[in-house]
Amino acid sequence: MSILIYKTENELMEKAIQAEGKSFKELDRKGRLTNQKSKGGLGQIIEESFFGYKVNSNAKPDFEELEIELKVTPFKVNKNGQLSSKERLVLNIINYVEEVNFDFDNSSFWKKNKKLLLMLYKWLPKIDRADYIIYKSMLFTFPDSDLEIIKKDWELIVTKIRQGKAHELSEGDTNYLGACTKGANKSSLRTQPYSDTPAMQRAFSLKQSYMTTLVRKFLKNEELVSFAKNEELHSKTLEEILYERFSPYIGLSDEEMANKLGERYNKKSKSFIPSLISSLLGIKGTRLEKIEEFAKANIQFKTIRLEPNDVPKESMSFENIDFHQWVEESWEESELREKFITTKFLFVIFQYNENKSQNPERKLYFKGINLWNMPLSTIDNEVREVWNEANRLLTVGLNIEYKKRGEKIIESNNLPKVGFNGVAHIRPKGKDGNDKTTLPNGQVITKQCFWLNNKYVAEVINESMNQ
DNA sequence: GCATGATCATGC
DNA sequence: GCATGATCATGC
Repeated sequence: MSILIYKTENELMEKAIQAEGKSFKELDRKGRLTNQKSKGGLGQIIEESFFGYKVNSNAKPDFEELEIELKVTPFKVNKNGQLSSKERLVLNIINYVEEVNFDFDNSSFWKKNKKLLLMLYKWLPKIDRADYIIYKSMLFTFPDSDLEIIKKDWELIVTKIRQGKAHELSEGDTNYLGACTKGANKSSLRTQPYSDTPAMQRAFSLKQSYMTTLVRKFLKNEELVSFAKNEELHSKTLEEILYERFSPYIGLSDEEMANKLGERYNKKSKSFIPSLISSLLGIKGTRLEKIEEFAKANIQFKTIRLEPNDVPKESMSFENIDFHQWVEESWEESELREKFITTKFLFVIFQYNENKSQNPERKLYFKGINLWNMPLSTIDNEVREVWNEANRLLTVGLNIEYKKRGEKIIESNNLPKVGFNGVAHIRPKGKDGNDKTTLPNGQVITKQCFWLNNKYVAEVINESMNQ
């Protein structure tokens, strides 16, 4: 059903702006807040009570004549005061069988989501959702450069369906437009056209990282710096542009790279490699968090230093583990799973020319980059096994032992070790012997963190280098 | 040489 | 003071 009372964008926006400052309780005229617990509930209140049209699951935009789709979505205030989108913005469900027959201009995504009327409300912890307040209503159209990236994202998603891999689609596969799973549980399965394997239902979505940049831009006027030129994006993917920018430096030592880029050679500085990266992207001095494409696509950089035998000496560490959180979450909603699903890693790969025992002053040479996200099957198998095993031990209690080694007391535990499954393990990471944490069952242990095995990282790198 | 635990250095 | 990235040290 279309709404003819809004004949122009201006009329619609005049109305939409009237919701600013109002709570959902004030706007709800149909008692949805009290009767229903469905997650789409807040959006439905706006549709029904505020704009006065019936909730539908139409393939056309909500305001059809204006080609505008309504989206009601939350943002939050972080501990440091920065704003973030609370969630990814879930758009229309992907019909695997049909989407492969379209080109981008005729795709279900583009037909429905060309223009978005975004109504941002502020999410607060432990507050009744009836009291959430609409902060800002705005009409959003995709900037040209974003649209180029989104087109390629859409094409990648469709290509994967055409390869019979709809069930392997992961949000990290793409940059701004994702294919996120959407369904109550594993029983929300759909058929796909080029494989007999049923695939979880998925929807097109704008990544949470993409939405966060919108929130910061429109509520705080925060601007980012982009490295890709509009013209380049017509013909190349973001990945291709990145590889192109880095390739002139392959084979140089880190010192030669710094010289060529006019950067100070200071390998001890934590910002040395980040400075090289922004310089070589043509935006010298920009902090990596302020790079538009990295922020929107949630691209996180990691330096890798390979030994002469092509394996990094050390495993790759991540954040400290909050075990209280681990035991409370289900795997499906766990922060660990979410992290690997939503993060793309930019591996900046160097290699030592000699072993340290041969020459302590050995040099480091730039070998290339790899833009990588963990395959969904690895996340849901090996990473999950580590998570499961840790959670099992947290329930039954860890074996924590103390042994004397010379003057020192060494603490050890039975959390999954590097030999556990070839992908990941858990290991201590404290700043000294007193850097402890308390487990949910009261046990006290040195702070632990999640690691990707050095050999697994080596496999990932070697695969990418041989492509 | 590898596995495992310990701890350093930097930056906010 | 703490998080994060990086690396060290010991024992098998």
